[in-house]
Amino acid sequence: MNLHPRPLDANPLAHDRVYRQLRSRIMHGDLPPGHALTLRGIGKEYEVSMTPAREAVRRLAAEGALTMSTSGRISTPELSNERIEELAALRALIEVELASRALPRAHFALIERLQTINNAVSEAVAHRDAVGYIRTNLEFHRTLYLRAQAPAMLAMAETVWLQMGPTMRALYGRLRRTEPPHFHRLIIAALRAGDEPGLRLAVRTDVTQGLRMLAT
Amino acid sequence: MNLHPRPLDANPLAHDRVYRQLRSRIMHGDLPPGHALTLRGIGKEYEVSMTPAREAVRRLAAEGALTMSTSGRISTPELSNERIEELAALRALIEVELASRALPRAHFALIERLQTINNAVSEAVAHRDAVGYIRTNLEFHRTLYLRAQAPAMLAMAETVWLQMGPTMRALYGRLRRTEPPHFHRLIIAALRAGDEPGLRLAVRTDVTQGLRMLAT
DNA sequence: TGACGGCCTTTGTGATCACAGAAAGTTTGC
DNA sequence: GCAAACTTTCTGTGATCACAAAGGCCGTCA
Repeated sequence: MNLHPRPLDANPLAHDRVYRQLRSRIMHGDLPPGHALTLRGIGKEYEVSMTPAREAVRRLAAEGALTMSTSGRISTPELSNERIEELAALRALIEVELASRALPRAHFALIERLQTINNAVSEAVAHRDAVGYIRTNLEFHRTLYLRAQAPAMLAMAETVWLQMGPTMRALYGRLRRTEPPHFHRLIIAALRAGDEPGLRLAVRTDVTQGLRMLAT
Repeated sequence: MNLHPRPLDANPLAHDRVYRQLRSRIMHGDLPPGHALTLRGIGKEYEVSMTPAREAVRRLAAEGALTMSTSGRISTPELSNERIEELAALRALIEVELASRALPRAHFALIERLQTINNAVSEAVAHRDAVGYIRTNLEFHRTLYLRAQAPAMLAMAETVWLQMGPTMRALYGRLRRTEPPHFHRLIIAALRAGDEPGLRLAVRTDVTQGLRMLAT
């Protein structure tokens, strides 16, 4: 006898679906730092039992996207300034390398696409849309790095983004500026010119500029 | 009524215990690349049910220490040459930075300790003990990097080690050399001299030398 | 000899439950 | 009025089960 019938519309790989949606929300800054989550709450929200919710949470915790207290309570991380500095340094190291590897493969179509994405970034900045800014900004970087053909490095970079997601939202949310992204233009210009040192500098500067907001 | 009594000697945090032991075995090269694992097998080996075994596996898979096929089968990763090159490049990037940050804090006691660990590395090499070599070699690097006071970076470096564990064992296992670790001596010398460029070069060379074994 | 097909075993997935510990809310005592 | 003690609720953990699909095994047929 089937004691626990599965709903007919249930997607296979429930835990993966939960994982991906939670991951996206965290990376894009949907959740503030320190936001508490519960397995039963997640299960209810995504219409699954505690089991796949737990697996998704455990996976995200392994990537640093969530933290678990000693008693197992789940929340988004609240990063110390030291940790933010470390993560920014990691971004600089990894993303400069990714950009450098993408440079010889960056042809016209890619640069055009970056240009288009950058317009969306500018719009998000103009509308003071923090979540939109984070999303389009990451899309800009990911589009460039995909050309590097270095999946392990890209995964590392995305893991860092994931850890910074809630904090980025908090930082950009309190930011009040409307300038278009200057360093993105430098990146695009360096790509066009095939200027590797210039590209490395532009990426490093763009990636670490967020630190300056902390000092203010 | 208690249908499922827990054994009296059961440790709390079963999944964490399973995770740590599996992680150690993988990182130290106890398992060859492509080695298959099963949840029930792991549960039996560590005397737990499938649930904590699954959580440990899911966590290790998130860190790249295990791979899961589309049908969910679990095995240690078999790395392509391209991925090995990427991981070596990541090691170079991250560990050079860690060493650089550790340099100003590296005092006499630390250098003495590195010296001692390095003797153990030499012994493992002399005895052609692949697992012992991997373990002591990682201990050498970790001891140095702990001084950098950069936990996020160290975690990233360890994640890379974890991914390379099974492959390292296969590489070093087929290696037949008895020379003591030359680049470790260079690292120690650079630390003594406070020579930052020399330290960076020594670490980068030590970390990427394994690639040369692939070309043979 | 080799390939196809059917059967049985193995294996991951997800749901549910009992339990223990933590957190929060309530009452009591001074 | 306030803090301590008690009670209730909440929350993660681990065990067990039903199920489906994949893998492996063996026999049959060309």
